[in-house]
Amino acid sequence: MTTQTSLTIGRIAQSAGVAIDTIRFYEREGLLPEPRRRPSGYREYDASAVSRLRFIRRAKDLGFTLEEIRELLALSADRHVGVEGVRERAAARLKAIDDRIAELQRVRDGLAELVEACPGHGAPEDCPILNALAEPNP
Amino acid sequence: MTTQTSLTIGRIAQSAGVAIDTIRFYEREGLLPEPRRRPSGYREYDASAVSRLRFIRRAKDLGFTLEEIRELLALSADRHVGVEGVRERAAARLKAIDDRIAELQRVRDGLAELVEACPGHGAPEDCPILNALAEPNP
DNA sequence: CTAGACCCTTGAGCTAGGTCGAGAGTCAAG
DNA sequence: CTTGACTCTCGACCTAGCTCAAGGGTCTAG
Repeated sequence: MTTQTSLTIGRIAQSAGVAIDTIRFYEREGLLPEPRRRPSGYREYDASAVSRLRFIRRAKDLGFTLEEIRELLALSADRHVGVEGVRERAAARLKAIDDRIAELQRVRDGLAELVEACPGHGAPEDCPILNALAEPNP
Repeated sequence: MTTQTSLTIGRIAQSAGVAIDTIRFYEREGLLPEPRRRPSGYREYDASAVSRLRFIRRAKDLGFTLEEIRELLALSADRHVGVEGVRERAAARLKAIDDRIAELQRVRDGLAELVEACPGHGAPEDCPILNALAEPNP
């Protein structure tokens, strides 16, 4: 038999490394199921809530939005198309990250060129950075 | 002599490719100087306002925040330490972008590994993605 | 002169993901 | 029983960078 653990919101916040307010926020947002309550109204959790919170945190670290995480959580409970869906979402996220990196790289290179060309002194009109920012075309 | 052009907010918005509301917003935020007004209250701009708007747009594309752009604009008018300051800010921005790219790359690699390891079918317990998200350590 | 396009101000709302405060009730140790 | 830590709800606020609505005045072509 499984031991029925009973954790307060403060305890799971501590275990999962998130703020109490964040947990209540996730509950409102449907990322966490509404937990049972003590007669006093206190929320009562078991260990699975901690896993779920960690799941959310990990996914967030991977750049998923809360909306996407909601989907992942739904899929993770689906024994039929769940894994397929999860893989799809992860692949999509991966592509989004790749796109973002490519975009940043483009910006980075443009900026690096300007910084290298700039002597760091002299008249504003001779600064390639300022000139690039001010020039009329595109 | 320079021809005194007189442009309405709609015209410079058009020329610079930004929304009218955005221009008024920039004015409130101190990115654009308060223009002179017609007796009716209409704002009157000259061509330099368009340059300035383009400057802002370019800088934004390079990832500068409006706060940073305010600084750049101030520096660009400074004939003494202006160029030095601009170069410093640009270098700092470059470093921030590099850091961000490195961070994204890290996330990307982690995610790519999981996606590759995931068969895309089978039981949720066998999905490396779900397992990685749910596992108890850090 | 009039219609329609343009402009004015003030103030609110939006996104995403929380974060905080007030005011009140509850729990556990001593 | 008391005290201090914990929890409850509700609602407001935060960042950044806009974006929109309401209600009104202005400009210009015909």
